[in-house]
Amino acid sequence: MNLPPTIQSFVLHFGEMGSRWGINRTVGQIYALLYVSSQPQCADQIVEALGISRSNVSMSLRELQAWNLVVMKHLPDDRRDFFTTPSDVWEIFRALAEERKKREVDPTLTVLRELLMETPRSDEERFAQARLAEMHGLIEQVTTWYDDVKLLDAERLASLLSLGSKVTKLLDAKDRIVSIGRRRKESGKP
Amino acid sequence: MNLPPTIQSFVLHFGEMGSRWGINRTVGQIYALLYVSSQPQCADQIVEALGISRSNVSMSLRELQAWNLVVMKHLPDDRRDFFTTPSDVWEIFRALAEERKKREVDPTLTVLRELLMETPRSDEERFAQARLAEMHGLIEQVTTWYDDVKLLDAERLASLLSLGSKVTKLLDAKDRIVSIGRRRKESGKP
DNA sequence: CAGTACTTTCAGGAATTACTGAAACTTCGG
DNA sequence: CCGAAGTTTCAGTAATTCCTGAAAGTACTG
Repeated sequence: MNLPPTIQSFVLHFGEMGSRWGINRTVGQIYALLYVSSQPQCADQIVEALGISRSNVSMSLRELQAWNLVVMKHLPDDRRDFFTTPSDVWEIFRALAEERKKREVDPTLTVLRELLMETPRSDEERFAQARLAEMHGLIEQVTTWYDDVKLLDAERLASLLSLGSKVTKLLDAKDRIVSIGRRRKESGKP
Repeated sequence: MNLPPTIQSFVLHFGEMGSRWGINRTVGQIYALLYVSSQPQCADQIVEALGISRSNVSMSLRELQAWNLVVMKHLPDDRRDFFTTPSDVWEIFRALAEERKKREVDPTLTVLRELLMETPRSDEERFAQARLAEMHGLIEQVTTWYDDVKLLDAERLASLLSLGSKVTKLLDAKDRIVSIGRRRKESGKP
């Protein structure tokens, strides 16, 4: 590996973190390299930069494509595939969230649904099912929220984020307004 | 392993998912078992239920404790340690989010900060640093939001979630109100 | 302070996952 | 249809991670 120091540190760090992120070292390194490169890179350049085998690069690029974390580009009169990462970091964030949900959450949701269909055969199972129902409910709430929010454009997402928990102040304000309205209606009745 | 079918399926599923979640199979299985058990379990009961070695149970329970995903209990006149999961699923969710952030995000944030302090020695590095700055900015925005929101009580969190992207409607409403206010002020000036 | 009931540590073997190099495959220009 | 330039597959090996059983540790009881 022969890279400028900043880039090298970043690439190595991503490689190490890779395992914690559910991708492997090579995939992490390649991603990092593409992310900080100003020009799209082809497989051989990656081999050169990271000092890993050609086939490993090939497989890792496939995996990155499966994650939608890299974009393939073609130069005129050049048959090689060149790769970059999406330039908008929010796009990257979205892609990551989407894939992780698909791999880490959806299968569990499916299993939970299946298990909740079964008829419990003992108190033990009845208790277990109640717990599963709780978990199912939570995951569903969170994923529904996520499905909803992921459709927002970058700008709104940013303003939502920067608002943080202050959202609840808005919520409280809304609740007050609603409850005033309700009180008016109710007081008219009896 | 000799468990009622529903519980067994759930335990096995969690075991398999474990690897995708950055914990190992045994840890996943133990967690699942504790989660659906109505009574706190001691190490030997877990050994019995899952058919794994005593020492493996011991190590895995340690790991779960490090993740704050299990609670240790003691019965009167019994020296054994008994374990359960926090009963509130939101508590569990929080613990998970917190630990994952600590392991998967914070180290990267640190590295990014360090690398951004260095003086770039080439155009390549200058470009790379700009990208790192973008990534740093995004992570910081998201984690700031998270730090803010995690302080909410369960009820508010739930209402926030169920609101989903409708929050932006509130936001729009707020923007309108603010801009009306501004217009009034401004029109008073010239 | 010895005995007991329980828990933890750790070295080494088992299982899993990642990486390589050779060979097979694809595609395109001539 | 051949050869060149590039990509992918895959079997075998290397590296890592996981699990076990034996031994050591800890702490309470009488």
